[in-house]
Amino acid sequence: MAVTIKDVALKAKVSTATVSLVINGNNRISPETKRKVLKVIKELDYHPSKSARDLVSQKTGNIGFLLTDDHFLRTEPFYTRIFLGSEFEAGNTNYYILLATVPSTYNNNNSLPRFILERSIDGLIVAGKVPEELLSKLSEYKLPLTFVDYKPERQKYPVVLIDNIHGGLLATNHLIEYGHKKIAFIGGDISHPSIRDRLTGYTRALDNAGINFNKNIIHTISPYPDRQNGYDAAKSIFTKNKNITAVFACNDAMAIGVMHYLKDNGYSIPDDVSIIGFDDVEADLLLDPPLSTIRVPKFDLGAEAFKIMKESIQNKETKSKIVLVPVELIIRKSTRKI
Amino acid sequence: MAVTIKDVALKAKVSTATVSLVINGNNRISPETKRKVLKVIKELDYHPSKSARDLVSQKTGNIGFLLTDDHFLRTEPFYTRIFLGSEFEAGNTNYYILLATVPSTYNNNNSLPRFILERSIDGLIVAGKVPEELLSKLSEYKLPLTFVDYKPERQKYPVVLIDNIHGGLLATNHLIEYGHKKIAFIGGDISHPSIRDRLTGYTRALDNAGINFNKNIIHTISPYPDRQNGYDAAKSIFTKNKNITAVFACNDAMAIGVMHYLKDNGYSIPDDVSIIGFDDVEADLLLDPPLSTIRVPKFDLGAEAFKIMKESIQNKETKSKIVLVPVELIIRKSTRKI
DNA sequence: ATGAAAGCGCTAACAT
DNA sequence: ATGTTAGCGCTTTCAT
Repeated sequence: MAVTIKDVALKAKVSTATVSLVINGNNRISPETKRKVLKVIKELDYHPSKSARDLVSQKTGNIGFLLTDDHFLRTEPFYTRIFLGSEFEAGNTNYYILLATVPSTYNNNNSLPRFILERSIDGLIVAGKVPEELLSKLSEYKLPLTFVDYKPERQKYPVVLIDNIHGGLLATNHLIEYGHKKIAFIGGDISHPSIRDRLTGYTRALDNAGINFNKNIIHTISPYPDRQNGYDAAKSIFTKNKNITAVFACNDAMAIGVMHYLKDNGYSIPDDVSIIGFDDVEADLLLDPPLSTIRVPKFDLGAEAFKIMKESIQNKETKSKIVLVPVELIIRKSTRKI
Repeated sequence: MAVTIKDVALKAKVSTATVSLVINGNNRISPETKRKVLKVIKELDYHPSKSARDLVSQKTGNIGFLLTDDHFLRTEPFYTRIFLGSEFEAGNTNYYILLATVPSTYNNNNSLPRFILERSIDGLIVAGKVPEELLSKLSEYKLPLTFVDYKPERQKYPVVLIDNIHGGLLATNHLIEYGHKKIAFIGGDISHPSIRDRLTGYTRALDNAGINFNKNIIHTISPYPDRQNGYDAAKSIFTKNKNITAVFACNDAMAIGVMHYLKDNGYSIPDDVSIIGFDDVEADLLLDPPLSTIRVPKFDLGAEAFKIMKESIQNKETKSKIVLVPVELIIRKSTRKI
């Protein structure tokens, strides 16, 4: 058995209450007994048991991190990076992160994650879109909640989001500053908030520059923004519009697809067409040419969510604020001045 | 306050002991009281408190995952993938993973991770090399230990390792089967076990094929196996040896460096030189040509380590076994028959 | 300033 | 087959 508070009390000839007060930094204890107790603690190498503390304090020192299983298992490690950001930030504190995934087909019959039912978390970070049913169940618990990369409908909790509008603005402005006017936007499902916001940034940038919006070179009908759909979107746009000089793709995967299409069809990048993506995935550097893009700091998203969670646990307040994590323009070789 | 065992006992008109026995599946309880209790549990939506259980059972249901901070923060997400593999596997069980990092400059004055001192884990997975000082401190605790991607000197615990020798064999055999005889090996620090084993696989394959070993086309002096060192190694080898037709690089990063060197110097891949790497990083597919390699299932490593950890907690035995996780030959376009 | 004692929610002897 | 009760290792009134 490990050393307990009793052992310390016995050896220091005080009560366990006194030891407890000492380790909790209470100053109702005289300096000399304090010294005495501290000395014994050191001698015995005593460390309070977390289990015992958890039980009596009705806290756990754990924060849950919840996402759907398909988000967890996605090839592009987006949500796992966010998770790692939270883990990293937690490492600087006295909290641990507990991970749980829920089926994306969650419904009212599914049970809640174990850490909710067993009360082993003090707060919960929800990453990415999760089923509405889950959300409403969750809200029945008086548990601090923070959302990251997803803003639920009836939002009354803190939310951490990518500054997608600004990212779209940065990307498009970069192209405009390089002299481009015929700038295509290649996106996925427009009903997805991130993509909608990136498009908003795009239109805003054109507006600011007095370039008029041409809906023929806007593609927003792909269901999922992956490489293949990027390829197909490029085909459908470039076959009908010959004078495009630049493309802003809503993410790097699509941008890569666009690059493939252009190469396959004799376009040179960036000489004939400049292209910029969004995300800054690892692969960008290895592309030929390396892809200019908007860097999304996934790790920071998670870290930020964790910080806010910690705050709201400690302040007992659940104010609904929105934190926008800034993105960054990364200029590489796929864009050029004309 | 949440529903407790008392509430259930009261409403079911039994003692808390009975309730406890029921929820723990003890069969000394008559079917009818059992039904009665179960019914009340459902009505009240009762779930036992983990904190209370932890305290009384002297278990925590948590498994620690430990690595050095630089391993955690490495750009190539090697150890974090292993971590995620453990996390994933844990998701199928009743365990949670608690992550902690230690400074790689750890010494005897540093304190142990909090979860050790506070006794909040039932077992510990150690990933990658950690300081010896830490290991000896750790072994003082009677805590099940499992190592992954690192085999400590005085090993008396289960170890999960990549089958590097077999990987080296697979890679080299592939080249040999494609008709190559002048096969360079480009590696990093040979004192690193993984690299040493990959080289062993290489020499063994040459041996088997009756090809004689030429130490002039073996490079094992780079301190760190990254892209730049791959480039430099290729330079030093190819300037002196003109007849090399294939390269086995000890990892993909170096392989990429080698590819860059070869392209910069007018070699065509795979027409002039075939090249195979090791790891199977995301970027391989985007290279031109896509890189043949040996796939290292990082995720599986973590999952395997977790399973073994769970086993050894439940069986109370700490036998020192070595589990070799199989690797896989991935043939893409950077190697060709001659 | 310190101690006694109750209690957090559960489990497991031990009784009955 | 079920109940009583004593802890698990702490924190926290309430006394002194």
